[in-house]
Amino acid sequence: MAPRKTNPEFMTGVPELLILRLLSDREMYGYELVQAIEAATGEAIKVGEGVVYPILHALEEQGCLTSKRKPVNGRTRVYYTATAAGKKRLGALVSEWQRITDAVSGLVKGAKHARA
Amino acid sequence: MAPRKTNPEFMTGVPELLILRLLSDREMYGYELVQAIEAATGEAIKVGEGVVYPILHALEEQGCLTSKRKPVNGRTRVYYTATAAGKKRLGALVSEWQRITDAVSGLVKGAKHARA
DNA sequence: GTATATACCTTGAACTGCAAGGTATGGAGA
DNA sequence: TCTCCATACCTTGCAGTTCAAGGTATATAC
Repeated sequence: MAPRKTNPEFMTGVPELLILRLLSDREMYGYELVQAIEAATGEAIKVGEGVVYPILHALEEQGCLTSKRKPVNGRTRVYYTATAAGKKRLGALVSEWQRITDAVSGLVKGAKHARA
Repeated sequence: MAPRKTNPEFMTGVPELLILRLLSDREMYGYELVQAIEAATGEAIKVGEGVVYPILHALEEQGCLTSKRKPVNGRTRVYYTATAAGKKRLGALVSEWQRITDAVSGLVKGAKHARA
């Protein structure tokens, strides 16, 4: 039925939130994040590299992340960590996430509405 | 900071979900839905008419809604109701919603990840 | 008679995630 | 050796969604 399907339901902003959350705990590199998100959500959420790398670059440019290049086994890894600004942004995103999900869940479970 | 801001965080698919939810209980018209969503979510979520009308037309075309025109005080209202297909689609969206929100909330509250 | 609320609708811009493809190294297997 | 796969970085084009703004029209209030 659905002719194609990009921008899947309910995913806008979620990758950015998850990336900031993970990088607040410890430094990670892009390829690692792709697998960490899949693992940490129990396969529920999967994002490709085409999603992760642009977000990393944008967040770094905004000062939310810092990067550090490390050569490992001949390959180069770029490790990212959340800055203070990044953690502040994470807090704002979490608040917004709570606000939206509370509102939607309340209505879905059927409660207060229909009060003519 | 944020240069503009369309497609705000975490809103993709939410209007469609809320509309199907409300129209599963009782028939409503577009303008009414705009206000009902605002009221039912305690002002947390507001959608404009430019969001609601296109969704109503698309859902009707897909057979998820049926419409009925009623003249009221000289104005014409178009009432929509969810069909069986619409309720089925609502069920699918709710499942997806649970899947995503459970995964994100689990990670945000900090639990299983970081298990090196 | 002018403004506001109701009620429908469309258009253009902006943003986002996704698939697909492109480069390059190291190790495993035939 | 030669090929394939996993690692690791990156970019581009498409598609889909929300939003602000504007456009039409009627009834009511001032």
